[in-house]
Amino acid sequence: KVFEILKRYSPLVEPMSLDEAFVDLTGCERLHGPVLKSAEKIRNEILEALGLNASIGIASNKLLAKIASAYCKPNGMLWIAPGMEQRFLAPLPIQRIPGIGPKGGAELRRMGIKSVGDLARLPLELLEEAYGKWGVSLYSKARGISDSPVIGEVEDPRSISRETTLEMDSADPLFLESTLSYLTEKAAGQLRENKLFARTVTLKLRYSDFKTVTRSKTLEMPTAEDHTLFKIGAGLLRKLFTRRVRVRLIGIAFTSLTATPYRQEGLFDSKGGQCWDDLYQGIDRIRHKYGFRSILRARSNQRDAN
DNA sequence: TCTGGGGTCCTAGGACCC
DNA sequence: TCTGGGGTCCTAGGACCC
Repeated sequence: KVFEILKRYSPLVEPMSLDEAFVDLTGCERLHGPVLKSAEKIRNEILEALGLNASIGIASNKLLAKIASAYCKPNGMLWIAPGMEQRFLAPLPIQRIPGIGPKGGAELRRMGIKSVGDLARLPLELLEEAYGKWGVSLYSKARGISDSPVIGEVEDPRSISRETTLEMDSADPLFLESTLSYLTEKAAGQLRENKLFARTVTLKLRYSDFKTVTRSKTLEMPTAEDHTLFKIGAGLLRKLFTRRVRVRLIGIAFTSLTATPYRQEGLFDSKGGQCWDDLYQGIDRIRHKYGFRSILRARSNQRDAN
């Protein structure tokens, strides 16, 4: 695995996604030589061990490293030397800045801001006035400033969700409910895998005309039980599914995640919860052994008949 | 990107409490 | 009884990222 290789060069490796990571090489020169040499070695090792071409950006912070690696993608290496940051950034189109997407880019161009250099000429007050927090963040980013540290350990997720685009758009409440049941089992299983409990359930529908709507509900007590979460989700579905337009996507998301099943300030024991805990632990064990679909709620299976 | 899935963060209005 | 302002939570939607 790529991360194994990276960990040999620095204990501080922050996975960004399945195929991207930040590596903090601060103070590793003594061990592995100059940073550029290390990067070169990392690239070669990845190529030899896995046959994959990696792109590497080297810079004094995560923002610049990310821009650099995106710039030399695919299969390149770019070092932004200290002191060269502004000069490197200035000619780049604004969309090279992480956080400026199609909408934001179009808006800025409408104002005559095309390059990062253009952006860097604007005073902080003006950017904040016009764009709020986003504007403030643009002010720093245009200057290559970022103090976001490389995080070693992976933090708990802020949300867990499952969604699916249906093979055929459907207006059949039973089918939708069944699909929702399946997605709930999937997401709730992941919740328990992470030893987390959810307090807010959000249902999402996308209609065949692509209009997308969500409805959410926050519970008194966080939970990771399929049946409790599904009851909430199904209730939201009934509330939400009022248009006569067919549905093309359905999804469920859990947020306000906590590591404890009860609220911090409440000391009540969740009475009767033990047998449910046992049930779901059993289900999770079976799935671990035989696969997720080896055991499903009857509700989740009705969709196959459709 | 005529449009998949799993995430993060932000905004804005309303409810509610003090 | 009416008025005011601040803080926090909940909800809905949207931009963006990989």
